[in-house]
Amino acid sequence: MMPFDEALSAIKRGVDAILLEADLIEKLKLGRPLRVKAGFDPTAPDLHLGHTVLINKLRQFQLLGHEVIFLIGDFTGMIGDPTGKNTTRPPLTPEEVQRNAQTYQQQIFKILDSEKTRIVFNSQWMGEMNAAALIQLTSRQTVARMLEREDFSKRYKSGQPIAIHEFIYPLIQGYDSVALEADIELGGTDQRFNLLMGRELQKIEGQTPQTVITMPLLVGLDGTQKMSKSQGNYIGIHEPPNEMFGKVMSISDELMWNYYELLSFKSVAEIALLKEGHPREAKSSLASELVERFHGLAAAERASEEFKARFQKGQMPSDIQEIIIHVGEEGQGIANLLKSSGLVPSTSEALRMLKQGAVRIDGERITDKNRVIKPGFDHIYQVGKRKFARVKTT
RNA sequence: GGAGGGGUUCCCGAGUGGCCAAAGGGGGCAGACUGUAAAUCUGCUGGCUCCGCCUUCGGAGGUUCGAAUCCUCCCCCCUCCA
Repeated sequence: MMPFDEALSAIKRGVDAILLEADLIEKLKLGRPLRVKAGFDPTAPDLHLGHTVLINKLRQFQLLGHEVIFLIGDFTGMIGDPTGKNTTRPPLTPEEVQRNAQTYQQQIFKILDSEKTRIVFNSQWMGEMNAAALIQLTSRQTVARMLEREDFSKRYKSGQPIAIHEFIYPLIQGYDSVALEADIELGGTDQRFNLLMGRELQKIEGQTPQTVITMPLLVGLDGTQKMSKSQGNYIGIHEPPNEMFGKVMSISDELMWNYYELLSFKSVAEIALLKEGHPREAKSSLASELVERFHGLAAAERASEEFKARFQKGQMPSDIQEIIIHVGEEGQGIANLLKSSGLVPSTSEALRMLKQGAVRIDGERITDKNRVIKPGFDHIYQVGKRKFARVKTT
């Protein structure tokens, strides 16, 4: 094992808060593997980089020799963590949960060591709990305490409804820590209240309260909102290498350093060195690291070369899709052809693109919207910087 | 059970009889520039057989030469009182 100080600073890297740090130090000094728990919603099997911030931190604990518990909240998933947005969510069937869990495993084991990760479902203990026990659990906390949660208090003050079952969610999440006798629980900053609930319930049960570590929420591609699927500002870890590489290259320089801190496995010293150099190189290096993590070294190298060829040298991509379109004797107008090739969603859009000078055939800009493409024409069409297709007309 | 407020184009949000395919912002897309799909600036952002036509403003009817805007019924959301 690493020297104590080194281990502690590794744990502290990138975190938002440790509650309480003194507790953590004490636990680390015990010298035994600690139980580190993090919960995940079973509804989102397609992980994106935002989710991996937490998983990266779990990995760090794993590297330090601790026991990682990956909790799938299949029971809590039926409630849905109250966010005040959409409370109604169709409950998942056990089969769906199982399938999602499988997907999770495939994805997280690109980061975590499968041998050393314990996967548990909270339905294991919550499914058994009867009404009396649940009521017993609810008696552990007060309405006033619940209203301290920012989301609840905001809604309460502004007169937004709060359903009673929403109060149960934090209680169950906290109870999970009791059931697992967790030493440490990780979560996003938005989870703080729920995580602390675990501490309180453990105390009541006579357990040593878990240390809570919150991780910052990763900002999405837009640079402002948190990364989420519904915002469409995410990089999915299953995305093809070129896509992933390009998306990383599209983040702002400013955001890049935040990504370095939360996503890179590079040492602090290495990152400091990158800051000295050209931002483009640093970004490219980050993109490579991430693509390699999820797709392997070879794919990362290919993606990097492809990107350079495409955008630095302005070459055509290597994997252009081929499409055959029947245009009839008379041929077809350029706008219609672009639409039927799928390069644009509508002829109106095609006309806009033509007007804006975004359309090229074999690299030559086309602005004439009246251009007619005859049968037997076989060329590469481009719309904007990223959309290409080789279209043959018959 | 009673009183009131509201449902607008991808999102937020103006618009209360014609000048509305509908302000403004966000997002997205495109062009220029560049260090990159950074930053910045500019433009575009319902569809079509595109200098014209067609379909949009919770749903269905109605008034009118003409409705997102007025009337009727219905659906949904929210607040307050009980």
